[in-house]
Amino acid sequence: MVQDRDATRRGKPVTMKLISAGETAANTNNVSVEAGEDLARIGEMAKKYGVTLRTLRFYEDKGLLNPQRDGSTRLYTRRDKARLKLILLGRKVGFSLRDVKQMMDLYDPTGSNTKQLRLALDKSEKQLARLQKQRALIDDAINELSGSMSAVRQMLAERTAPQASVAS
Amino acid sequence: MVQDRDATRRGKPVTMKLISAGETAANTNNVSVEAGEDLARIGEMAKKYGVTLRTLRFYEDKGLLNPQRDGSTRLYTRRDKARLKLILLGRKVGFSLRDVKQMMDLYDPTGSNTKQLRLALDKSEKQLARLQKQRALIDDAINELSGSMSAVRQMLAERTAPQASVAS
DNA sequence: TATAGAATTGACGTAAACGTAAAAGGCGCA
DNA sequence: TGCGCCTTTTACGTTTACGTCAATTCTATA
Repeated sequence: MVQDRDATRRGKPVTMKLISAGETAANTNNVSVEAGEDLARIGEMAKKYGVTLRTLRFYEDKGLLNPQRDGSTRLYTRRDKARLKLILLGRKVGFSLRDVKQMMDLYDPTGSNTKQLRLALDKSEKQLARLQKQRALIDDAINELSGSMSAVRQMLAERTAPQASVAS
Repeated sequence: MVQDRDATRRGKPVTMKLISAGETAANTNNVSVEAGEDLARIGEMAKKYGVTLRTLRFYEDKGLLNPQRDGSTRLYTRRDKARLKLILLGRKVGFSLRDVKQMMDLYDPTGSNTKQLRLALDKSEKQLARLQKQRALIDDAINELSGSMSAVRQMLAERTAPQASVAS
């Protein structure tokens, strides 16, 4: 729907700009052109993943994202997108950004990532326990609250129609 | 157990001090001697209700408690205790201190407190809804996390014994 | 070329409920 | 009378994940 609006600026145009606005050298600072270039700027990223610009910059500030730059403009590759997805998943299940970073920092594309997976599993078990504890607390709260509400309703009823209910 | 330590200072002693250290006038500033005096100082209150001194002072600062004073020493009556119980209940079910205060401020010992009860009921309904939403979110998170954990375990298993599981 | 729309960095603000000194006064007890 | 414990006030610190300007620059489009 709304995406049609910037469809004219996606894909090719960005690349064109990268090349036409090139930093004298043909391709030295951009680590990879990624062949199937799916570079996105911050606004597109934000829309695509339902976060704010501030959030993306914040994540970068915390070392969770590392977009390329065209001059000062951030350009997010599909790797950044994958990382962002992980971040959002982590947040959803209640990890702190520190935890997420810690786990992501262990990622090594050339290895088996056994250590990373073990850490993730370890943290996940603890987080699962926390979540279950939280759920128990909430259930408690719901029960207590429901009880109080019944009592309050009782009191209100007694004040409204005191003649009949006082005796019983 | 530990309470034996200050048992020697409870009840009578406090009252004695109140009288002996009296502010010239016999009983003008202390609104009530409460006959069945159950005055407690901040330390006793804290122990009795499992909160810190800081917390009690903080609640007072926020207008949630209003202990009497013997000079500069706070003295909590049974009314303060009742109020504290309400505060703690409110916190347990997830109300903010502001909410709690708002509800308690409506209390009028001479009236029917219909308004107070209605407000409480209203806030409670909303809070109940919030709690249920939270529980849904947590359930979601638990499910997602459990799923991820299975996936991670899978990956670890494949890395540990790749010969058999790759084929299937 | 004028103007609106993105994007940048920097920096302070927010929310909630206290924690944590710091410095000082009072009290009972041995 | 000295020690130790309790209490008081004041006030800054903590935590997390951003929100909200502010001032500026770049770019694309009409």
